[in-house]
Amino acid sequence: MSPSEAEIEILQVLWQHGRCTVRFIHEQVSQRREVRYTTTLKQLQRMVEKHFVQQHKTGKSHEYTALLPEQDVKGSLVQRLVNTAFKGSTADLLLHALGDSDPSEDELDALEKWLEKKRSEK
Amino acid sequence: MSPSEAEIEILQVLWQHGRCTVRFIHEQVSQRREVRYTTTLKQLQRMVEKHFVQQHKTGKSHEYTALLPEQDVKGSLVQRLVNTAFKGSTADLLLHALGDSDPSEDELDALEKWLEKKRSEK
DNA sequence: CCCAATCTACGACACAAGTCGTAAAAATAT
DNA sequence: ATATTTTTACGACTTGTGTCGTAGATTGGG
Repeated sequence: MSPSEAEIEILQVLWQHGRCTVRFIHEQVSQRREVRYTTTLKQLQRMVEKHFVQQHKTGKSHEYTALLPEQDVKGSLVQRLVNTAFKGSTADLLLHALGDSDPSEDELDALEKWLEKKRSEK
Repeated sequence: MSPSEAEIEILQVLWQHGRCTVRFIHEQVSQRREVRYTTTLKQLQRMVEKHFVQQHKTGKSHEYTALLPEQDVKGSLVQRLVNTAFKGSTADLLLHALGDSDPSEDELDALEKWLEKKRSEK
């Protein structure tokens, strides 16, 4: 019920760009790894059956949009990881994630902003 | 090359308790979900082939120990999730992980401290 | 209009993951 | 020592994932 790794790659493109053709999605995915056009297409078709995406039959080549909400999917992915590998402790995940990361200026800003928000809620 | 979800469950037990019998591991796993004894056993046997665990043939029932280092495995799990679902941004993952959690004062402090440290490194 | 390029549909395959049953071997209890 | 329980080994099956090839439909340029 939760999208696979390859499916997430595709959803990423859809979340970022909205309605896309197979061709476009495939080009995006191809930048990450080598894969045939029909593989991407097949993936999309299976995702239609699972109601992960919606197919729009335009006159020419079909287009697709995501049906799964980005936040929910990412949230449950994180939740899943936390549960299976970190005994449910988000803090535990934190330590691991932070350990070997080299965050950008922007990322630091985002985290700081989040921190202030949480602080002010207390 | 990277352990599956069921395998990680088993590794968790091994990491936490050290050398264990199949019976013990199975009891631990059973607390999380329903599964037959032989399933756990089979899982262990396959993990021996993959060199994920080591089998100790004691006089009576066999015992197993983990060969994969906990830190490495958890690290690469996080890395993988970050890469496929968060465009490589660890901070992004954090925001999601923290998003719907209600962090404690301590967690906020830890995060703040980490932030300052990273800032000063720049 | 026709041919070439593109796109879709569909079937097929390989492999991993997860599961379980059965049978044989080993240990334990009576 | 024999019967019962436990443990092991092994094979088998199901489902999901990822992959691709081929064939037929569609489209657009000449």
